[in-house]
Amino acid sequence: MTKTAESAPPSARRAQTRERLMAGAVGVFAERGITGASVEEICEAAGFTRGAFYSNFRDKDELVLAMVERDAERARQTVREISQTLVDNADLIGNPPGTVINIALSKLFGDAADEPDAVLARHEMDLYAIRRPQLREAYLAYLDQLYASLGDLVEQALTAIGIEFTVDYRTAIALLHACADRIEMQALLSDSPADPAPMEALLTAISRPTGSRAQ
Amino acid sequence: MTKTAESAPPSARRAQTRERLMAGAVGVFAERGITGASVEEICEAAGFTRGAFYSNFRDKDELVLAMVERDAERARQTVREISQTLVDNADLIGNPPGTVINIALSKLFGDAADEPDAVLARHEMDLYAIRRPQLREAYLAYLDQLYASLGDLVEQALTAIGIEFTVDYRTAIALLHACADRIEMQALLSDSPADPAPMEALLTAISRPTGSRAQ
DNA sequence: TGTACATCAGTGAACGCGCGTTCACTGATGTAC
DNA sequence: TGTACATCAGTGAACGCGCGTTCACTGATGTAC
Repeated sequence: MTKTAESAPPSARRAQTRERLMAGAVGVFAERGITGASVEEICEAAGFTRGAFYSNFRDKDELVLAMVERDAERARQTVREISQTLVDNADLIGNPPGTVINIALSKLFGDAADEPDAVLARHEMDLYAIRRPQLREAYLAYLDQLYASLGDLVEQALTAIGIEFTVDYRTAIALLHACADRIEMQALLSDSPADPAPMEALLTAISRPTGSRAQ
Repeated sequence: MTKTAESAPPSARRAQTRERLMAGAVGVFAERGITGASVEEICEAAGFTRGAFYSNFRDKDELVLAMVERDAERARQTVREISQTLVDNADLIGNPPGTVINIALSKLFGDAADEPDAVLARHEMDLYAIRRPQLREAYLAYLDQLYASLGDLVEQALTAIGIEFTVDYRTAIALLHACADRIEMQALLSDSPADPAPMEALLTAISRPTGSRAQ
């Protein structure tokens, strides 16, 4: 009833507890799947008792929602950083387009070899979001906004290098995302490093030097 | 101990029960996720009691393994059918490459609009397989073999139409698979029909008329 | 700087439900004569 | 074609564990004077 109860700003300690619970959840989600993960196990992984969980989240769905929002914020931040890096270091511009874009993608989505748990958990969230209306909305908004800002970023980067896509930027981003996703999965499945070949082949196929005639 | 116990051929009735349990599992996996699906619910969906389940499968993992093997067999069959269709109907050859390949892919992996449950369940199996050594092996073998026969099939089809890929066939198949997967997910997430644009853009980008000079 | 009090944040025990797993059983199917 | 028996396949009750959820509590943090 009281508005203060709804919008009370979380204390620093509280925020930290939430962070630790989310960090613990990543590992548990990776190991057991989101639907198979128990609140009990998440709390144990984070070093809390179950009461702490329910004092911070109504249920597992609310935890996942918080994780999606956290991921979205991190992605925004990463895009800003990469953008700034490009502005600051014009010397990157000597490199082939694949280099820049691969760095960007692995920064954005994490590297399967480095943190397999985070990658698995993200794929779990993809699927989980489809089933929960509230999550679905949040996830779509996140992807939409990420694609838009990535489109701008990539356009800016490629223009500087003198490369352009032969398809529109949104389609290009979608294709790159699809390819990166599948390669991650394949790397996890075969327990071997990600194969860079498909990504490079794709980039070559959908880009050309600026100003060269249409194919 | 006795070998007969191990290799007893399943009766027709038994095979049918297994089929119904697997069919029921598809819906439950889609709704609850594989790790969140209870044996109880699967049995209920299939119209059996739990005892029937344990008389047919040791546990959920064995059920999933049987489903992977069933999917693999179906995929083999589908590839044979498409192959035969191409041989029989040379008139398909007037169509753009996208048509033939889209038909093939939707036949192979199912259409998100037609049977969303099957698509969701398949993605669930992708993730589940990563965590279970025995499943992982079976799944890798399945994908490997599918890619190989698809590569052959697509090569045969495109050669007939007078089109060739600008990347090697295995990479092309991997890219097409990646793209189809991501589009399926996007369709499920946004609850709208699959967007054909990325697939067409990709096909255009990685193919050219046979004999035209390298780009 | 210290004390007394209020509020906040997480603890851990308790309750009860759902579900995995087992198993003695019953009805269905197959076989021999 | 009918009967008697054996085997097979699925039933449904029972057991017990794990976990979601609640809540009275305690220790930690903040505040007023």
